[in-house]
Amino acid sequence: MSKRALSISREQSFPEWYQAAVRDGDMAETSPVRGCMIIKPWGWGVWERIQAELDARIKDTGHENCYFPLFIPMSFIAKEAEHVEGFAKEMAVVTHHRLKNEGGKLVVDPQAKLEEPLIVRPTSETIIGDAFQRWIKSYRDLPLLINQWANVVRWEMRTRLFLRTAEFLWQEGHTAHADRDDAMAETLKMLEVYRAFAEDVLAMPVIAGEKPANERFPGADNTYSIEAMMQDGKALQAGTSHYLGTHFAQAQNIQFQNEQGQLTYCHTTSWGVSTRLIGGVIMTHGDDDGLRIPPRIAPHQIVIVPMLRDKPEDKELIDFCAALEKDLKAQGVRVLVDAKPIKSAEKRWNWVRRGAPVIVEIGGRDASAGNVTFMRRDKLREGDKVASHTKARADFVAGVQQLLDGIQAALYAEAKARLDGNILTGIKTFDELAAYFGTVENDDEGGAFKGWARVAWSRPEGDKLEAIADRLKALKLTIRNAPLDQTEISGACLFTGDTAREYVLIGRAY
RNA sequence: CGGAGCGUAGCGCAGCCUGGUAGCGCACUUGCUUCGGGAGCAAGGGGUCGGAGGUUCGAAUCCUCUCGCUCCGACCA
Repeated sequence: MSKRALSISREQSFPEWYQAAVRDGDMAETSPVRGCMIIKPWGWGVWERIQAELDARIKDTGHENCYFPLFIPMSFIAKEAEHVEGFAKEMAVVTHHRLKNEGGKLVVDPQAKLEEPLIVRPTSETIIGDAFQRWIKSYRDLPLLINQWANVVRWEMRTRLFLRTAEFLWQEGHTAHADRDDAMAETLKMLEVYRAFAEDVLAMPVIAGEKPANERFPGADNTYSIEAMMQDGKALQAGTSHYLGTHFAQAQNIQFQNEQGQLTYCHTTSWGVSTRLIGGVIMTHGDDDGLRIPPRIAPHQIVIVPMLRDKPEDKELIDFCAALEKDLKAQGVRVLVDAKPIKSAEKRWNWVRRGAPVIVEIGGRDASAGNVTFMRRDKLREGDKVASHTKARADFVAGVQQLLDGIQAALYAEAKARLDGNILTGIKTFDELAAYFGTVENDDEGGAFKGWARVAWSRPEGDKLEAIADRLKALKLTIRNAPLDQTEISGACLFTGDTAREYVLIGRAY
């Protein structure tokens, strides 16, 4: 058995493996503030790549970036009834604006109480809606397409790095439209942007679909999501897009005069993805040697480790590496030469854990022969041995883009096979569903990988749906979404026995 | 907020039952050796044993309270 770069395997305990992967991969750590995280340079670099790639796509679809305040007057949140109810339990509230020194102790100055408490934004529908209400007067102002990159706070009970933190970073798009069709088209367009982004950039295959009524965003008419399958078979909601109808428009008086001069409520949408995506990337691609970052979001796509020996020959090595770095950069590749005075073997394994897509190791013989020795992080081992490849320098440089594309594609293919191969179809009754998923007492104790089930249902709402959700909850299951991509359906609803209307995906979730 | 478990060096842990004021592995520092690869030897540095009280001549160890973390549940991107 060869040694693995992480001290715990996915098999042993997936949650513990996740924590080790995040920590040893230098992505993030917990902070002195409960539930918040410190994102370290390597993790931040990944987020910057995600931002850059997604921001370009958001702008390509006609949206403009802007920035709204972190603080929202409490009365704003109260305007949309469902919205308040959905978020009330997890809001951070600012009530004072001054401290004072009392007998050497710093205390909140009761004199400095705010007239109206401020909420630290959990999302920005209300404060952006307030601006929309002033900005929109005419049908000529529509559609209004806005996006912002921001941090938000939701005071969560239980937190996990990247997956659920009290403060997280995201982008939130907010748009206003003249009618339902236009707003719905926007909602679905952005869902598609997310799907393509997740698959093309994160190499994370997802299923785009509509959330059942009980999983809707507070205040939305329709909520859509992209759902990704993690390596433990659980679903991760990786992005959401909401059609908000006229709920917020009515609550906040977002109206325009149409071509006939009539005052009309706007139809609004909102959509977002967060730093949770990074957790998704980790749980999609990570292995027992740590992270495997897809080349398109890797801060350094290629890390060059010179095998320094603290001798005069080192200079030749460093020169060779610098020249290689220059050539690779000319190919548009993000390269780092790691010449830190640390043992080469140590550096190699650090980059393995961080998941740099390609790790190049240059020794004296490589330098004089003009060769490049490298490892692909996606296919690190062959059997028990680390798979090291050697190429002539010129060939390596010429083929580098192809190499990176190949890694990106291989990571996607691996995850795609897992997703496609683990959606069970053909389940017709609730008993079969229960038998398949079983009552796993303890998910983390090697609960067998189950993936998801695709079942037919009649799309009930209200009490009927609540009852179904409760039955599923007993099995720790939730309805993830109804895929947009529906095949022809026949037969009966698994839950009600009524005529089925569509397929939904069911699984355990993060 | 309920249930379970855990807080001892950066990480992983032992010691606790049967009190006598800390230890192991990895990591870190220095030196020598080694050198196509997760090296060896030697010498070092680092801990108010989560915190506060209490019992005791003496507490990591026993008692009480408290804070935090992890997992499960409720909630959620």
